[in-house]
Amino acid sequence: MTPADLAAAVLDAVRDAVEAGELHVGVPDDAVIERPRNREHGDYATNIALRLAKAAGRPPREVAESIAARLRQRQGIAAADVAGPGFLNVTLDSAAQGGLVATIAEQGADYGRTNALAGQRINLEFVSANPTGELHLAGARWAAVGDAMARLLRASGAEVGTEYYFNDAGSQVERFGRSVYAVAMGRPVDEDGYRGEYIHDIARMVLAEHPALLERPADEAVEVFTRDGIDAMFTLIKNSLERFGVHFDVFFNERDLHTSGRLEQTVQRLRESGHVYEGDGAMWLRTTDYGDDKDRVIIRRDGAPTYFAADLAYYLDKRERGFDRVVIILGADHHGYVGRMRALVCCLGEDPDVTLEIPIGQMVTAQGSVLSKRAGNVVTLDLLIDTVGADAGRYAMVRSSMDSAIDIDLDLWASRTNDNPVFYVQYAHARIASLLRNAAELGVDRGEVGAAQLALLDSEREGDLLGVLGEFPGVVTAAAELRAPHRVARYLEKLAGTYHRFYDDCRILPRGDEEPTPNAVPRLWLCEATRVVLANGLGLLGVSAPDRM
RNA sequence: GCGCCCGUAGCUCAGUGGAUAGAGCAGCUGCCUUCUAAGCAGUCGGUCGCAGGUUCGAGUCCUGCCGGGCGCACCA
Repeated sequence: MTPADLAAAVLDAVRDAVEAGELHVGVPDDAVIERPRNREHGDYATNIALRLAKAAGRPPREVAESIAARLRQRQGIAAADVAGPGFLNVTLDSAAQGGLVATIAEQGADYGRTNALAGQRINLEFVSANPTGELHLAGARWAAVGDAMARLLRASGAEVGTEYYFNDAGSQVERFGRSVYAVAMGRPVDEDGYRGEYIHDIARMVLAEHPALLERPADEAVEVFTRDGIDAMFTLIKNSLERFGVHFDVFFNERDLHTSGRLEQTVQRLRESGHVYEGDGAMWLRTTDYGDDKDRVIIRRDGAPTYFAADLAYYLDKRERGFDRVVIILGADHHGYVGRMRALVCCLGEDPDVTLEIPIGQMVTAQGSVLSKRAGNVVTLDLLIDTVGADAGRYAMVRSSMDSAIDIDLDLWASRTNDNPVFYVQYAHARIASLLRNAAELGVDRGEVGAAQLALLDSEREGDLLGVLGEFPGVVTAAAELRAPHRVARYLEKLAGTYHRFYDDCRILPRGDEEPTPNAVPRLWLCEATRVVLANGLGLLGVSAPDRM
């Protein structure tokens, strides 16, 4: 019996009580089922009576008793007791508890998948770093978090499109082109230009394609250095993301918004909205109508659209491609964008509470700085991968809440010790895989899960492990709904710890010449179920689940 | 000045209004002739920044204050 099954049973009990006239309340949509910290409080606890008491107009303990009486008659439930102010503590019988192992073994890679977000079409944009430089730590964090979030949303039944907005128009790009040109000519880069070793690489790459480029007039050469330089930069960025295991469904070019007429259409639509006015030679949008702290320029005095105009056109493009929710992961250094974007969306006549969502992530440093003493430069995604590997890099980025600023300890994440959380979790998986190999060598065949005596899994440590395994689908759903992938990482650490304690306490395979105990087969299935959940969870984070370490 | 985020054990951080606030690390004491010791057990450690408020119940929600981070362009 899974917690979800129990929740359904609790709601059935409420429904019965209502129909019998014992309770006068509406039957709620869901019941919160918790694993109590104190195991004397049973296998599971629910606060449903506390939540219904006020509406029922009766003391919580009486409400709880009504529900408990019906729960006790259900198969699989060994006890249902009212405790404290009105908690309902439930103990499962060991067969129902062990049955979870069969559920997990049968569902395999599907265990943890739900339809909690079924029907939602979500566009998820992340990273979207300018193509004027390499991806650094912030890009790494949003790549890891965004990719994990996409996997979580999909596992919860949503239809998800991931996108990287490639900002290949505007003044920063021109500045980049001039910088590459200056480097190629052996001249100093402008005060406001881009520096760094990668600019030299880009210059070499462009020159390799156009050997005679430096003999052309400066403005022609700059144009080529800009266009081809941006393309080369983008190739480097994509390669880095590939090494990190992050894939995007769409790389969207800002330039296309300009050339396709989408931008003009958007401006026209804004004009018709009645929120537009002229001032100082520019075209403004009255975003203060919707709570922005100042109005925003849409078309600059020189006739060029601002990036707001492009962002809005991009938003509309996503909506017209059928996405009913536009999610954009941004770093805290861009959080000022949120209020503006919401106001812009309002000006289009849409409700940002429904169609727009902008999770803000806090800053990330390594060794206390965004600079690397080793490289004498910003810490790039490539440096992170070279130093700690893609698995540890992704895990480090995704194990903390987005709301927390984090500092990556490169020595810790590169270490192969139990201080390193990703090794702790991966080790549990490898340990199980090794155990299952040994079982096969010893000729201990665990057979079909349906034939295993799973009710034998009734010791304390086995119960603890079953309880944690049962939490997984709820953790995935909560992580998806709350846009909080770190919950999966924390859960995996808890699961790994619970498994190691079980392993330490419960002998599984026979030693020496002994015969296998009756516990061997059910315990092997419990190990396999744990392995499946570890693999599924690591998969949601884009981290590998090794069979050997 | 205004806005967003953070403040929980010595350190790094979990904690979707519920029962006695948790984990890892660091410290101390133990466990390998036996399935991976990259592991486990025990112990030490807290006015959940401060002060009010809402609630049967607040680390969690509201208000104010203190401290830190990040923003507040006709750059993106």
